[in-house]
Amino acid sequence: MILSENLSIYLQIAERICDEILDNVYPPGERIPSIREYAAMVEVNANTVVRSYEWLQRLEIIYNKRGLGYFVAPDGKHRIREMRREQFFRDELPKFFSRLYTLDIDVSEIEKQYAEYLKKKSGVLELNPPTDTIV
Amino acid sequence: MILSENLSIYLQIAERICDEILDNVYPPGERIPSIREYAAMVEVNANTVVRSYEWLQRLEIIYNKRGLGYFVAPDGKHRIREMRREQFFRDELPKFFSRLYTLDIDVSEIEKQYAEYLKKKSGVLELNPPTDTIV
DNA sequence: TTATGTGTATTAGTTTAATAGTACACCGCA
DNA sequence: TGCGGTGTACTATTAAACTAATACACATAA
Repeated sequence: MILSENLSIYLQIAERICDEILDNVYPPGERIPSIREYAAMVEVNANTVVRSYEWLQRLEIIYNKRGLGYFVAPDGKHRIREMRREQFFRDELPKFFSRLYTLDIDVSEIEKQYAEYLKKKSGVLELNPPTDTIV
Repeated sequence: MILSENLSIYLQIAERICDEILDNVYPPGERIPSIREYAAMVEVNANTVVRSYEWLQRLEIIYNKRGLGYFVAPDGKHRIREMRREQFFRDELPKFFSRLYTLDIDVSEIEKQYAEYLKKKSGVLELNPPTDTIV
């Protein structure tokens, strides 16, 4: 049985950190929380966060300065976006199309609901503008 | 840390069986392979398939006849479709929209690619028509 | 220099899904 | 009746991820 890799905790944490980097919670070049800090934040063992950071370092999204901590790579945001874009078209979109087909859902319905989604989003954005447009 | 439930093997098998039921590999009212048979097919321990079948029985997609085996419920296909439809609009679509937004992908691009998807699909279907339209 | 906070490394323990193997009761059929 | 195929139940084991705790070298600042 070929089983789909289930997302382990350390990868879920890595995903979360990527989200935060995209949201400019941790801007490019700046330091992210220490392993122990982040472990406390997400209520997880430090060793688990170690794996998350090692993983993100391998992807060159963050890098390490000995004795100081981990920092967001200058092009970290770009790397994340490119990786996710690739993943989206390769993995997620085919699954999505398959769902549309077997459930017999019309694309116009999706289009319509996405318009509503954008509308709500813009409403929220007026109150909470993205931090990198404020700077 | 609130972790997303990763799909365990027995649930992946249940999903696979649902796919097969939708594809009329196991038509409504008919028998599905025995636990030991299916375990051998997917190369997995029998206990794992036991859990899959128990799960699908709880969802009233299959039912049991003592000493005989498991059978597809008369409205099994309908149940699967309804469940997946609900799951799609509740879980998958919001995630999909979020991806579209953060990756700045236009819906027209999706629409275009889906048209191609349907085109390929129809090509395949001419060679492999769905079994329930043959009957 | 010393103290404190970094990451790193190591060892041991816990948890849970999946595996392995066995035994048993029910059903249909010969 | 008995045989072979069902599901069911149970115990024990394995494997992998996560947890727990500790020790240590490096960097900064008091």
